[in-house]
This record gives sequence, structure tokens and C-alpha cells, in this order.
Amino acid sequence: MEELTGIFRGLSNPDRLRIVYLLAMSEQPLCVCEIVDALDLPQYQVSKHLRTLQRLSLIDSHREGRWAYYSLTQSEWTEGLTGFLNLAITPEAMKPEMIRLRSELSLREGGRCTVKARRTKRKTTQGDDDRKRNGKGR
Amino acid sequence: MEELTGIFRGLSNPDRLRIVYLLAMSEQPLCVCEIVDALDLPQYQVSKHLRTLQRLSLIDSHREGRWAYYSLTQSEWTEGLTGFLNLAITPEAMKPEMIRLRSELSLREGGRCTVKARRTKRKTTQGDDDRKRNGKGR
DNA sequence: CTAATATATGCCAATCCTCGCATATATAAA
DNA sequence: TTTATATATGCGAGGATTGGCATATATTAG
Repeated sequence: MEELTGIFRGLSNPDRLRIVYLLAMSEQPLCVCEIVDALDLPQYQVSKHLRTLQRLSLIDSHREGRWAYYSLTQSEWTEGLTGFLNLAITPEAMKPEMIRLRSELSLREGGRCTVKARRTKRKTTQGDDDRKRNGKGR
Repeated sequence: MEELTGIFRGLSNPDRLRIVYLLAMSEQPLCVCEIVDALDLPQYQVSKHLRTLQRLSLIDSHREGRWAYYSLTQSEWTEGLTGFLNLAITPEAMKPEMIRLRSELSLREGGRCTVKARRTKRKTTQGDDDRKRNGKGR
């Protein structure tokens, strides 16, 4: 019961819900930088959200070199949850994220993420693009 | 998306989750006093939680005399949600509540709730019983 | 009308959440 | 070692939640 309300609390944040959706759809572990790029969020936010989800036992992680991969935890209700998300979230709503994610995944080498630079909030890497992210987003 | 995270936020509170579970299981509108007795919560809390759930379009209400009845809203994902709750919440966890609810429902006359006194936090009606409710309950 | 009953709400304090920033840690490259 | 890269985390501020209390509103009874 307490465990379940925790899960709902975890999914009550749009960014965390998007993370869970990505993990549920891609059906393979994703590394932090891939999620960062797919969701267009600052790295520290993604890390924190992942931590939150992990505390709730919704996701697992493992390290490979300097990359950390996350995936949905397999539990009694994982199936029911992803099933519900699948019917409650229209693909339309997550289209841009999925497109960016697929683009990221196509860059993998040997099944592993290989990102080059452009880390940490894309703006250190000069003329990236100046979309205004942030803004309370709620 | 925003709508969905709202629903999760609604279910992220144990008492609200219990309310939704009662409504989902009983498959008929319940009046406030029945929920109050079933969950053993102060009336003002139940009213507030119901208001919250209604704002999220999770439940509907209608008045009948001085009684207000609430029921789950029928939407595209109502079925998926109740299905998930059904597999995520063991009947054990809600047994006392369900027992009390059934007891309440058996007192209905003509399909309507007919409570006598003992309202508002059961303690105005003297020697009721002095279980210590409240206590942050989180 | 007044009283009783069923429900709803305004307010406050304590707590929790979330963001953004800065910085720490971990691992690998040079 | 030093440097670069990938990820994690401590902190503070603003906002949102929550429980408890008192009280307001709505409806019916007398």
C-alpha cells in the first residue's frame, strides 16, 4: 500500500513519467546521457529523478565503465503498470522524445552508448541551440 | 500527459488511494459518511480528498437530499486503472475497510444511505471508542 | 422561523517537492 | 600524475501538500 502510493508519487512528476515511459518502450537499459538528450533536460535533474525512481524500486541500474544504465525493475506489477501507461499515453505525446531517443540509440557502438562531448546542459558547447528549457515546467 | 501525472498525484496519497479503491470495488456510488466510516477518517479530510479527486476528474458526484454520492468517472483509462489497482492491491490490505463498508451498505434503506447521528469524527457522541486516530498517518 | 444533520471550506503550520547552481565522485585517457 | 568525461549530490529558495481546527453552507425536520 505504502509501496504503491510511492510508485504513484514517483509517476506524478512529468519528467519522471517520461523517463519511465522511455524505459518501458525501449525495453533495454538506457544510459543517463541518452535520457538527457531524449528528454532535453539538464543532467543533474535526470540523475536526481533516476535516483528517486530507484529508491521506489521502479528501476534498476548498473555501471559499465563511466556510463550508468537504467532499466525498469521487473516486479509483480511491472506488466500491469506498463500496460496502463501504454493505453494512457498516446504515442503522439512522446513523439519528439522517442525520435531523439532512437537517434541516440542508432549511435551506439557494440550495443553501448558512445557520446562525444556536448555534455552538461548543452550550452557549454557554444552555438548548440538556445531553446529556453527550464521554467518550472509544471 | 499533464492529466495523467495529475491522476498519479491523486493516487499518491494513501487515503485517496483507499477512497478510489473503495469506489472501484463497490461499483456503486458511495456517500461521504459511508467513506468516512469505512476509512475511519475525520469527515473534513474525506471531503477534501474527494474534492481533490474530483478536480482531477477521477470521480463524479451528485447530491440526494443532504447526502452527496461519489463514484468513479468513466473515462478511456478507467478500466485500465482499476485493473491495475486490482492487481497491485491485495484484498488483505483493504480488508478492514471493506468489512466496514459492507456493514455500512447493509444499513442502506431503499438503496440510500441512512446514517443516524455519530457524525463528525465520532467523539462528540460521547463514549464511542477512544482509538487514537490522527497522528500524521504518513 | 430555529435546530439538527450532512457536507464543504478557509486558514495555519509543518512538511515535502522541485528547480537550479555548484561541486563532488567515478572512471578512463594522456 | 593530470585531465577529460559521465554521473551523482549537497544546499537553498519558492511553491505545493497535508492534517487539524473552526466554521460555513446546504438541506431537512420541528
